[in-house]
This record gives sequence, C-alpha cells and structure tokens, in this order.
Amino acid sequence: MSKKLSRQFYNRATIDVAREILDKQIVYNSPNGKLSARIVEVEAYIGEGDPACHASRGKTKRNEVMFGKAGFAYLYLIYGMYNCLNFVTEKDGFPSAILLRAAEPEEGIDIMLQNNFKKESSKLLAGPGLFCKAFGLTREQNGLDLTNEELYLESRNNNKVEIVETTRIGISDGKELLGRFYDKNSKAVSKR
DNA sequence: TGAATGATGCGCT
DNA sequence: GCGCATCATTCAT
Repeated sequence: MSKKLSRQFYNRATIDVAREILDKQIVYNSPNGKLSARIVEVEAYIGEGDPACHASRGKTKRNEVMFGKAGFAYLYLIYGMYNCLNFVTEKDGFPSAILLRAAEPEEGIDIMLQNNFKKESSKLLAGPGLFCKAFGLTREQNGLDLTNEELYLESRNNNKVEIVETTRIGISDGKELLGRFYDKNSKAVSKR
C-alpha cells in the first residue's frame, strides 16, 4: 500500500528530502484522469546562497512560492515553451526547492501520450519539460498544496534504489555544487 | 554520434 | 532587451 506524504516530509533539510524522494510516486488527478509516475531524478536548489537557485537574487513574484511553507508546488515557464515542476522544502521563509527532472510512467500512460504524442513511453517523462508536458502541468498549477488531493506524492514499498549523486545540469553558476540525485538503474533518466 | 542552434515567453535589469 | 533549472533538429565529423 502506498501512503500520501505529509507536510512534515517536505519540512526538512532539502538534501535529505531529495535523496528520499527518489522512488516515490507522484500522483496528479488531472481533468482528463488520474496520472502517476515513479520519480527517478531530482535536483536540489537551496537558499539564497546558492547561485543557481532562483531565490539567490531575492524574492520576486515569480519565485515567491519557494519562500513559503514546505509542501507546495513551484511551477514556472522556462525558455518560453517548457514548464518545470519543483517541490518546495524547508521552513517558511527559507527559499529552497527540489526540481523534478525525470520519472517513469505508471498510471494514465494513454493520457500522457495524448499530451505529448509521438513518443515512446519509456522516454515520456525523461526531462523536466517533458514531464510537465506529459502531465499537462503549467504555471497555472503554481502554488498547489501537495497535501491536497489534486497533486501529491505517495511513498511506496521500497525497492532498493541505487542512488547516484552528481553535479547539476543546465545551469551556469554553482555547477560545482552537488545536488542532483538519480536512480542508477532507471532508463528514464535524462541523458543523451 | 556529438556539438551547435533555433524556438519562444516572461520577468528582471 | 537579455537571459533562462529545455528540447528537437540540423550540421559536422
């Protein structure tokens, strides 16, 4: 049986949450039906001292969700065409979040294929932009409470996951800081 | 098969 | 106006 994660899960050190969030199940009750996937790749963005974190330049309208309480969804548009989904972590007033980079489809694959057609299912969620496209998430979902029924995470019966920790991807500052975690054995991890 | 580049919208400087 | 936590396509080797 799986179980919805409470706000307490998110309200901890971002690195710990990032490590444990792997192999969790993300569930989204979309207008078209229920979608779910197994998380296999994330990145941590921690605080105003992290040059790669959006919050490093202070609080703005765009990133204000990160400054709020843990357990909310932070969604934003990147490069004019792709959305990225983050999970806000740590206490109120401390800006930090975990970027969801890749997952493996479980329920609702047919719906994901409608959202992002001409894709094979194993690569359907292999990247942050692709994930949001297949799930139908946009910045209209920014600020959703992950303890509600619409969008949330579930724990599952722990497979043993081989976690690899490396540097983050696609950023210009703060490259040397570790913060990317992924399941070594998953085929859905974004690599070229 | 790897590297370069265009697409494209929005918020910040 | 510029640059961005990306992706798919093209071009070069």
